[in-house]
Amino acid sequence: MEHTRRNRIVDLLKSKSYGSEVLVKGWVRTKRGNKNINFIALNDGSVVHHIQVVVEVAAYPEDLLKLITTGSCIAVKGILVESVGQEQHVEIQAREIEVYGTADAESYPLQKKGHSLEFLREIAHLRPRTNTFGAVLRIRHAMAFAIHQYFNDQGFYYLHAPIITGSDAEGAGAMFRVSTLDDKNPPLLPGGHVDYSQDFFGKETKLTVSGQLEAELGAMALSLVYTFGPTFRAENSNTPRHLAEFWMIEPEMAFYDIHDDMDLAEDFLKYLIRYALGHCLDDLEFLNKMYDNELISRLKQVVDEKFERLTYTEAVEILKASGQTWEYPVDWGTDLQAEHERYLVEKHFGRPVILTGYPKDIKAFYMKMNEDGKTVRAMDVLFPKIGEIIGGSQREENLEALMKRIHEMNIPEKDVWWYLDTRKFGTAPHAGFGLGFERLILFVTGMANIRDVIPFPRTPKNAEF
RNA sequence: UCCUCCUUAGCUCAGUUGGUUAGAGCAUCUGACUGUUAAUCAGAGGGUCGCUAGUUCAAGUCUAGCAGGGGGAGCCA
Repeated sequence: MEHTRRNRIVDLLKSKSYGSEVLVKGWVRTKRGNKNINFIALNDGSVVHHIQVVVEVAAYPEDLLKLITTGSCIAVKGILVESVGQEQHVEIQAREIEVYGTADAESYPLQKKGHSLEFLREIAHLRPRTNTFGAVLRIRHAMAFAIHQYFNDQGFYYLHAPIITGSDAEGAGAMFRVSTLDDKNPPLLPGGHVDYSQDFFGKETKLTVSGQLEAELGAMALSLVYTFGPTFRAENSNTPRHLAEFWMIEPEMAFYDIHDDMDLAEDFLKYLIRYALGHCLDDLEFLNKMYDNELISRLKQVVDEKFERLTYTEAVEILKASGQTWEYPVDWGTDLQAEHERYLVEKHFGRPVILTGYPKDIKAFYMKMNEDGKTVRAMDVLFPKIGEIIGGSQREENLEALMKRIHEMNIPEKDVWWYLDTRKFGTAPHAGFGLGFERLILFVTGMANIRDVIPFPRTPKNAEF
């Protein structure tokens, strides 16, 4: 086949250039027909829909057509024509067919019938070829792009926080060690502990659990920054909402207080969901039909409604007055459980909720204390079905107040001297938040398990592919 | 990590109070069919019942351990 530019199927399905010659390349989903005519459903990943290729059997060698099975990869040159069938507007009358790669029908695991998501996780190397994962991966891309678009439009700068870190200052969870020492015979200190001064970085290093502290350093110079990168937590979490390797977006804004922080979080989430509705409707309609009939209406509702804002203290009062029986009792000073958050979002308010003013003892050291001396300027955005999708706060910018919290919480000063320097030199009020990227994708796609919204999930006991 | 459920053909699942050769749909293969829409119709092949022990005359079925997976919870994003 001569070298010609490939037409994307997404473009051809919208085209009205009947009679023109086109070239498509993609993977066969089904082939059906009789001894005179064959129909091939071809997909190239550019859109959830397939294009129908019509083949006059007599015009091709039998051996060639035999190779075209579900999963095989082919190139087709032909004429774009108006379809006489009911299910599609256009189709391609094949003139020339080349088989790039066969797929043995006996052993190719994907069939034209649907598969369970659990089975597809076991063949994650092939699942991008399904309608479901095509849709999820296109939406995931669109959301990543929209995040950069939003922040760029708002005057933020993309700051690349390090992935390898020498400090565990945020205490966000167990960490993975990064080392080049000989694992069979590491250098030891007299006490028997491993001597990390001989390791690659001259100290013990880990994979990051958060880019926030580095983002704060950036905000103290560029005013508005955000990070967007992989994050690693070595927690033994086995739930449909946790990954050991996930992606997180962490904006950090100088001169923002907690209210500015909430305004940004709400506007940001609504922008992203609006973007999905505007750019990914084909994929959303597919997911709405196959997995979650309320997906699109729920997305539209979130875009249209104002998020409910209230304090932790008010939330505790509502929960206590609810008359519900809880597995975990509601008591001022303890963290809210999943059942409490779900009640507020799904039953009491029926819309996204932003909670603020949490007790200081259940939140991180860097959060700014309120005047009451008991609560901090934290904010959590709670979404239906997902729970906490965003966690953020106004940061403590006063050096003495921050030092007091660091001592109270036994954080080694030598690990965070650089962080403290920002409060020593030209400190400024500032705030920020973290958005779990996969949790956003869960909400936007309506998928139920976080392992199905990332190409190759890493979870306890699973690092295949 | 805790609680709970599950593991039978390539996939999704039946399988009765323990009892001969373990079934179905789809997929695959063969054939039929002049435009199909997850095509249809006919036929065929396909199983170490997750693994290991145990109870029993007899285990897919009962018991225990292990492995893998789902759901809920905790940790969190």
